[in-house]
Amino acid sequence: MKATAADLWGPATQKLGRLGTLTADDIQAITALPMKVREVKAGTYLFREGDEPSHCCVLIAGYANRHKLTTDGSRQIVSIHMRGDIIDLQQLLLTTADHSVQTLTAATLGMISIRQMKDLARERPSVGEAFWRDCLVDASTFREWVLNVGRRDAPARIAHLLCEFGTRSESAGLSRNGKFELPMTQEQLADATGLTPVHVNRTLQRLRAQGLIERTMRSIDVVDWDGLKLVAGFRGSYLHESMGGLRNS
Amino acid sequence: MKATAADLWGPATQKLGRLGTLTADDIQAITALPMKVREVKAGTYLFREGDEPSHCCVLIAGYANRHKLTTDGSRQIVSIHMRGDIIDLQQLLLTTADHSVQTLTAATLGMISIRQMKDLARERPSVGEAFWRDCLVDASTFREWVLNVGRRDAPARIAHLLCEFGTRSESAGLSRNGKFELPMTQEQLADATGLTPVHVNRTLQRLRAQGLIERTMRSIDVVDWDGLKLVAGFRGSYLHESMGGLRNS
DNA sequence: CGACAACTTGACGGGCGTCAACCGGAGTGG
DNA sequence: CCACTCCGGTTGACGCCCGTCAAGTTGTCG
Repeated sequence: MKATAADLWGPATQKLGRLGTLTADDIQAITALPMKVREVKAGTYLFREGDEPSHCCVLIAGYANRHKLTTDGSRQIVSIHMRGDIIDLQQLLLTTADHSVQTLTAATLGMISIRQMKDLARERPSVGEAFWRDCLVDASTFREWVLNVGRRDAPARIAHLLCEFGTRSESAGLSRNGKFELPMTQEQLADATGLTPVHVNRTLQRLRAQGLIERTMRSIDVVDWDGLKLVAGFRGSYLHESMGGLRNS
Repeated sequence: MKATAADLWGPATQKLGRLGTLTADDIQAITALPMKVREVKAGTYLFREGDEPSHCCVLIAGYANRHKLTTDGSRQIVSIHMRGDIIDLQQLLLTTADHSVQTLTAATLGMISIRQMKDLARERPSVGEAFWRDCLVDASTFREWVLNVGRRDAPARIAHLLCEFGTRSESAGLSRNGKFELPMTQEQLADATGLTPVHVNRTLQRLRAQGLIERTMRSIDVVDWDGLKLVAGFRGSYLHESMGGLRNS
């Protein structure tokens, strides 16, 4: 049985819907957009800093990250994405990409023409606002990441990353009782937290020794969710997930 | 002689115009929005994390910063704002503020009803897009800040902050031959770079000793702009200032 | 079973934080 | 006009968190 457009769009429209008020017609209009499905391997670049992409991607399955490089070549991951995320909605209005996007795992992507997304956003203001809002939540997350790498020590940084990832996995329906995939190497965790792989290794061990997490290769089992939040100083409001955090009318 | 609405809006509409295609009518419509002008002292909070502001602010004169706090009370500044910036456009779509905004200097603010801004954005798609685009440039800047605090050492972090500030001051017409105001204490510089005041002090001295900058109280004189950019690893493209970096149609 | 990537561990060093004292200018009040 | 205060800047001593380097070990996939 072949997946329908609605199936493929499901997680994404669900997420957009959570963020605001989309009518059935709006969702219908979104899923009607021509989409080319593409399967890619882990480590594939969707685009790189300096590119001018003509399509944006719905992440249908798998994980991806956005990152930037310093002039002397060290890498900083600035966000991690999972099923249902529309990556680089911002390219609707900014031509040149200021960062790169790369898959962390094998992934299924839905490629949609930026022009058509943009036309739709203009045609249906409520869809445009949903897109805009999605960008705003991204921006809020970047702010939290500035705080994370700027002002928290290594255990708190990693714990915070795990809390965010767990919370978002939960919302995306990718988590079961505190257990979720974390398909990142320790080197990638290091690039996401502004640390080194060696120190990430030691810090993860410490978190495990404290009875906060269990790690079985690429998946994380949060044993003590409250304890982890405490170490992280995690308050999830910056994710703007609940309706209470959103302006609806 | 009293300043007209167009005068007060000048720097802001200029900036929005740089970012896209606004017609004279659009600008007319923006400046026609009812605006309450307010003079405030340095250190005034425009709103705090958790607030649900009903107005957003055009910064007509002066400087401000956005910041977040960790649960144990340390502060991270996530952006700095100057004349012409519309602060917290994002509150058009996100009700609850996820950070605080505080003035760095005495400032003149134009307060505009969020509801009216939002109605205007819906009425005039090109205005809505200009607002959206402005938010996207903010987001791009946050990404660069994640990189800055995550992957650069102290001299590079501070140099980068200076490069960004200088570039934006220039665009806002606040700079004259490499010299611009930097109305921040060393403690605030520390909060913006994820360092401590003591280390900021030493690092500034080092940059001065290298002949890159001169500092006279609250203003910075960049002596060797290229040298500073080199230390910072600064490439300004993330600011999306030139039309080349923008999608126009 | 071999090759390669990812993870692990130890030793060592340095950049930056911490603590604490002191300086200097601006505002304030007597 | 000068003492007082306060805030911001400056300097030194010291220590720790985290980076660096390098050598294993484990896991994975042909």
